[in-house]
Amino acid sequence: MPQRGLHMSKEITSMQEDYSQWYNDLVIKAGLADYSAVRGCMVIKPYGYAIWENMQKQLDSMFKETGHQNAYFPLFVPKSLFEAEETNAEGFAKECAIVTHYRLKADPDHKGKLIVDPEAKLEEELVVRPTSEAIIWNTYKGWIQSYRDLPLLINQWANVVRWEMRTRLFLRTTEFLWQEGHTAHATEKEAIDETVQMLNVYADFAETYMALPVIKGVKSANERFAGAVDTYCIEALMQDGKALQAGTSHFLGQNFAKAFDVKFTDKENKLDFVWATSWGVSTRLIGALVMAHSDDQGLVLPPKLAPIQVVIVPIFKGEEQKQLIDEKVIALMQQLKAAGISVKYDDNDNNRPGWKFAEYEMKGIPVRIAIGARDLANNVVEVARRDTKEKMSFSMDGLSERIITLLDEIQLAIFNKAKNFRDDRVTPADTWDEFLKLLDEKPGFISAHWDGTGETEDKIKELAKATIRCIPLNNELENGKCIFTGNASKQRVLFARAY
RNA sequence: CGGGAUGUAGCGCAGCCCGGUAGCGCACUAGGCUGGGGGUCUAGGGGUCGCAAGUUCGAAUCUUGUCAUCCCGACCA
Repeated sequence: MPQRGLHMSKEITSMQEDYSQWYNDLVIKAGLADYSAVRGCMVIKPYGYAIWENMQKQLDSMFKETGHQNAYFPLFVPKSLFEAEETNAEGFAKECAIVTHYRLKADPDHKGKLIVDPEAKLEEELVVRPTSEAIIWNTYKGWIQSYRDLPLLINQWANVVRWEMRTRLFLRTTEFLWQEGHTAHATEKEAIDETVQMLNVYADFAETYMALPVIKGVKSANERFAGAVDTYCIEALMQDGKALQAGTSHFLGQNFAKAFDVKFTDKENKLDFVWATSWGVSTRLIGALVMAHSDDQGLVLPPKLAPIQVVIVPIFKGEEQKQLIDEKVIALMQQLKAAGISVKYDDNDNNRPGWKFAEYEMKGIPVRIAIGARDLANNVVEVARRDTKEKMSFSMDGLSERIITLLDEIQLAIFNKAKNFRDDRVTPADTWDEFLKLLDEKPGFISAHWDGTGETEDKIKELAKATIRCIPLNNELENGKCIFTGNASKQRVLFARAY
């Protein structure tokens, strides 16, 4: 049962007052998700799911354009398969849900209650997948014999379960939705190219569609995916200055091929293990979307992902006026739909215009059009954009062209705003004191030298609660001294406090 | 798993200390006046007070247990 919610007010906690509460309020009030009866698990409501569907649609087409096909693998992984790749297994072991039984029976001591039937114990436990490398590589073994079978480029849309101690709507839930790509290649270079290619797909998606500027980089050993040789990532900055990992692409080397004995015969008839990648993004991106752009009035959605791009609100007195407006709106809607714009006409008479204005601001609909008798007389509509709250008057003639332009402008404006914010918060630090001060006073990415050891990284994490988000791909080499130990360093890395 | 809090109408809460007819706001239903930034009036409907035991003539209220959720921390996409 949700606690600590808002009073009956239709407002949300302000960002400044309590960022974390602002986020929770927003997700609930905008109708993206609900808490559920299951600890750590949420219900994704239709409006939130519609955003996910738009993300899926776009990503899926990008995956297909780069040669991937969709497939589906089982939710359960036999424990013996799960433990095959040791690093991967160890990394996920402490957050796995396990199926041990397959049957319930009536509780002899409590009428109407059920207990686990001790006689229905599984011989081998099943792990509910926290990620699917194990089951997929076990399957790939049967699919790959020759270099002619490669590359194998597969993606799956799925749910996974990670038993997190502490959860947050969209950002970290026990069960979450994602896609995971799993590819097999004949050469190391090809696999690395694939890893980078998919990182670029993610970065392009984040920036072009989510209007979310990201930094592409490589993870330090500490932060690397369990079982990977290298983890590439895109890192974004939220409005509270905390970083959020928005997607990862892993170069897995031959680790999984070796663990599952996946070999192929090359052109010279020599046997070798295949090279692997995996990459994924999750419903966490919805959390990123919310935290990156929204404000105290509600969501701000980028037009390219908004389930509804334009909402039309009629303003009328009496049925006669309403009918005149209806007629005009139907024609305008046809025009807008023909131009590929998703549009909703809210002529629900239960709520008044003011209520609707506030409601659609909460929902982050990019453009609102209001039409009243006054507008009809002048052949115009009132157009309000969500991101700036600016109101304009557009002629009804050629409306769709102007709306298309406006949606593009909004998309760009949201991106630029986020980018300016992010750029302003990538700050260099050269001393430990400066580093600590920046974390508190100007949270964001801190660019600093690091001696390259995991021990140092651990200590910094312990003392400053900041981690290395990534070593940016476009980094310039520069001699310096580690912010913490003073040891030699060849480049700066990005630190931040993160979600 | 440690710390803190909360479960009472669809939602948000009061009532509990000091046991005695279950309340308020919003939402909902019907109708009216309204309508360019969360309107208003009238009349209504809706509850095994998380669950289970106990104390008592009597429990939302006291006791014990239990389940669940939220927040903070450690862990993590």
